[in-house]
Amino acid sequence: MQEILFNFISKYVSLTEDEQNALVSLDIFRSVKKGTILLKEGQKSKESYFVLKGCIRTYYVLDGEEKTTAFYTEMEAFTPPCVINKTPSEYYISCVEDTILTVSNSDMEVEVNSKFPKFEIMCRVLSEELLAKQRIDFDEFKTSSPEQRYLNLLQSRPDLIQRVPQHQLASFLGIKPQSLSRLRARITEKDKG
Amino acid sequence: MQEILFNFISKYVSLTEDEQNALVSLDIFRSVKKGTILLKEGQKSKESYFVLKGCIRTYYVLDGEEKTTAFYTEMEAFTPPCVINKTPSEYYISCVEDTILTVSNSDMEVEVNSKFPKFEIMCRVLSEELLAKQRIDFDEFKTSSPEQRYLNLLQSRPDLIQRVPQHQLASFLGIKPQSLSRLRARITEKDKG
DNA sequence: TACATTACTTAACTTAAGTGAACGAGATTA
DNA sequence: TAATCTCGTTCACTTAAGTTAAGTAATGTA
Repeated sequence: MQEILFNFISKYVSLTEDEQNALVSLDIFRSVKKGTILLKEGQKSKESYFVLKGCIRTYYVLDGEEKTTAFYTEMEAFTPPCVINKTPSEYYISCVEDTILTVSNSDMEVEVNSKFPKFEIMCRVLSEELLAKQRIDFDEFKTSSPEQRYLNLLQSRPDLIQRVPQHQLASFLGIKPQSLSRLRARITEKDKG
Repeated sequence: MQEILFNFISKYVSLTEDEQNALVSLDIFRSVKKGTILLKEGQKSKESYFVLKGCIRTYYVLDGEEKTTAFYTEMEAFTPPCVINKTPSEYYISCVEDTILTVSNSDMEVEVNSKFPKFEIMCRVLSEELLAKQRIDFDEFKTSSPEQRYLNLLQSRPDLIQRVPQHQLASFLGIKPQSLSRLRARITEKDKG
């Protein structure tokens, strides 16, 4: 499992054995059961996540309804806004599947970054990349209809559609579960015709 | 004008006089006329922007139609995804108003960051903040109707509604200009009743 | 096993956005 | 000045998402 993390890191910087050992000694690997809630609304947290295997989901509860905003799967990193802004969390984070991830702490990161400037650079580059990626996702979302968004998702993350419940997918697409059902039926109908 | 930049930077790191002078000597301040196109679709670029005064806009052209994806105004920084990903630009950047901004180059940034590790840290922190902010904006967009989005914008960036043409606002909100007109009329009607 | 709960689908109806067309006000140009 | 263009608005019509309700299948629980 550690290999997955090191593979990921190697895309940004190359680590010496010392540095790798320093990382391992931080004891950041966690194995969590499906349904586990990693973070609750209103909680304060300093934790960042990196998914090695499995899937985690972020969501609000508005008027008793879950609004799913994102899924993070293999090789994806995530730091909740509340950690950056030092505010209570606006949403929940829960495990869609049994998941193996790393959990790191922002205090720990400050320390590692000052000891190894390499990590500082990696964090900057990674943040910039994620910002650009999220910008593109947002733009695509804005400029397309729910049906087009679903078709895009089918292209870009086909696995999600298999591994995630429909009603969570629907709210991730910004629509109601009934609309997703209907929209899927409409597509199937078109494919036939 | 330089003061505005230094005020912004001081929120992240404190600069010595030497460092300030180093920044000024880079000659990054630009004054551009309304309508100027800073970046065209298909172009490669290494430029990042920071708006001191005025407003710039990013947009695609899809099927001959402009799709406005973002506005950047006073004290906002922006690095196009194409700079991060080293790909040709997917969109245009143009000036909504006469604008004063800084234009920096990624080669220049690499150099400055290695000379002053302070800047490296500032870039990381800024990227993380922008990522968190954009995440919140995206989530809000996903979970609200066009009407709610307009009302949110009225709260969060009332200036935009004054300084930006309606049809650009509409596509920024993910709808057609006619729908924005109608929606505004609907709100005015509600306010009366 | 029986019962309850949750997930997904379908349907009828309501609401609002998309579409195409028309109009007037301003700005721009010949 | 007259002609043109762009912008914002309005209207009638179409399309699709929201809402409410119901039904069925799958899952979880006593």
